[in-house]
Amino acid sequence: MSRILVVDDDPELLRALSINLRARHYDVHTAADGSTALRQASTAPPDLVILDLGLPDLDGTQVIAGLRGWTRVPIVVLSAREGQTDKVDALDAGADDYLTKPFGMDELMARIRAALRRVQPGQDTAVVSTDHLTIDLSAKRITKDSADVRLTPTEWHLLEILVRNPGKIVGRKQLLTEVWGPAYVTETNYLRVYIAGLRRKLEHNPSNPRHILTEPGLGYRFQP
Amino acid sequence: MSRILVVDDDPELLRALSINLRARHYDVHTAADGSTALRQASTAPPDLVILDLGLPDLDGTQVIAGLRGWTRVPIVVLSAREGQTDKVDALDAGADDYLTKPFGMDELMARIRAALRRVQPGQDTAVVSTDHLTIDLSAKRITKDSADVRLTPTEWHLLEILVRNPGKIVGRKQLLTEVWGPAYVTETNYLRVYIAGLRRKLEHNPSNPRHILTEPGLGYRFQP
DNA sequence: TCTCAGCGCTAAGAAAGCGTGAAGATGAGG
DNA sequence: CCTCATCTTCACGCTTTCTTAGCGCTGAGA
Repeated sequence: MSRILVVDDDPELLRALSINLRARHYDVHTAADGSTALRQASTAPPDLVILDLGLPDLDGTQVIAGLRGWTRVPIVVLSAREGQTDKVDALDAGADDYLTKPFGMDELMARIRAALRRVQPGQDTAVVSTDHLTIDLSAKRITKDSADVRLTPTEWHLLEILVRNPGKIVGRKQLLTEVWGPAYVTETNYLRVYIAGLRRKLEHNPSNPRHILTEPGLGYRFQP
Repeated sequence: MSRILVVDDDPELLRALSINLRARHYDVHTAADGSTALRQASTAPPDLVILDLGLPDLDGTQVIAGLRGWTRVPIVVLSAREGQTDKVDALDAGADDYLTKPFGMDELMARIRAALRRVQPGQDTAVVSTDHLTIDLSAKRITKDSADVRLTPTEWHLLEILVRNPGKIVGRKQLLTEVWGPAYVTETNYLRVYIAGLRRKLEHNPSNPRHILTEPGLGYRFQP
């Protein structure tokens, strides 16, 4: 579970934050001033820092700079100050997010989740269809039984639409207009030809497809 | 220069954002509805997306989900809705930041800088090396079999884009617009000529390339 | 049983894309 | 003004991809 360092000189807010974070199973550590925060962060590096501006000893941007000197840990800043320049200064100093007090606890938690999500081990968003097939939409690469499969541009275009709507039926009309253009809505033959090509390249048994399924009279569906 | 996709159905706000972003030397592209945005993002992947909720065709979270299906590009959401649940929903759907209208332009720019800063290549991938080939992107130096190779500026530009996306297919359109400009998207000749030059200089067997690969109809790919 | 619409599949000509060599155009530096 | 590296443009042969037509299968309804 993620380790979060909360830096605040207000004991009450510190307590409220700790309780809420622990309730969501975060590993919470606290510091009441800037120098303690920097020392603690260096001895036990956290996965995220919640930093209240207006600490007794150091200026907020100093704390941010002190952290940014050696780590890229996400920093979420809390502040009572509304001014735009305060926000801009903090963000440009290296903060990742800035909330103005009073803030909603739900929003803070969502922003923490968003910040933590970014540093998660970068799973490459490859859509993996159960058995021996991997489809990487951003790299435009497909592997079947750990061997690369080459698709033509039109085949890609078609497959892309299907894969972006996993499990959902995509209508013939939609497929034809998106791939060939609105003038081709009646050329259902094109679909048959290219679906056949995709099945031949991607399915183990093209005549009994498991992933590229026909919905008679409606269209086609990609089943992960 | 970072490419930013602005998605908004309000022409006035779209214009204001474009002007401000262009003034800061961002490469701005726009879309007025969700489906256009998704299509544009897939053909020319942006470095950041500014997304106004309340589009005419798709729900905001649908657009976010559509992007998150295949990319981790930072998404900054704009919305007129103040409610916490709206923020939480958008952030949990995969957004990186959420601003409530009316917002300050300076703050938005600072948040964009913060979001872009996070995904900047952390100077760690400056050197790419394969078996007999070393490419130092920051020093602009290439060694093949421990002998220096000289590239022309255009060749560098092209190679740089390919190497910065190792293993990924980079579309013809993207290469042409980034190297020669948007007016040259049809000049596929240029690509062929310069790819041939790169292969002649970098590959051991230019007619059977191992690193600079052609993906017919789609584009080219650098294989480390 | 017959008809017919929808689907799977194949094949061949047309069109587009690719690699290559080479010839002008351009522009910076001497 | 000349030289040289670089960029643009073109033409040719070759390969891949797209389009189109045709044939067979199946299941529903008359």
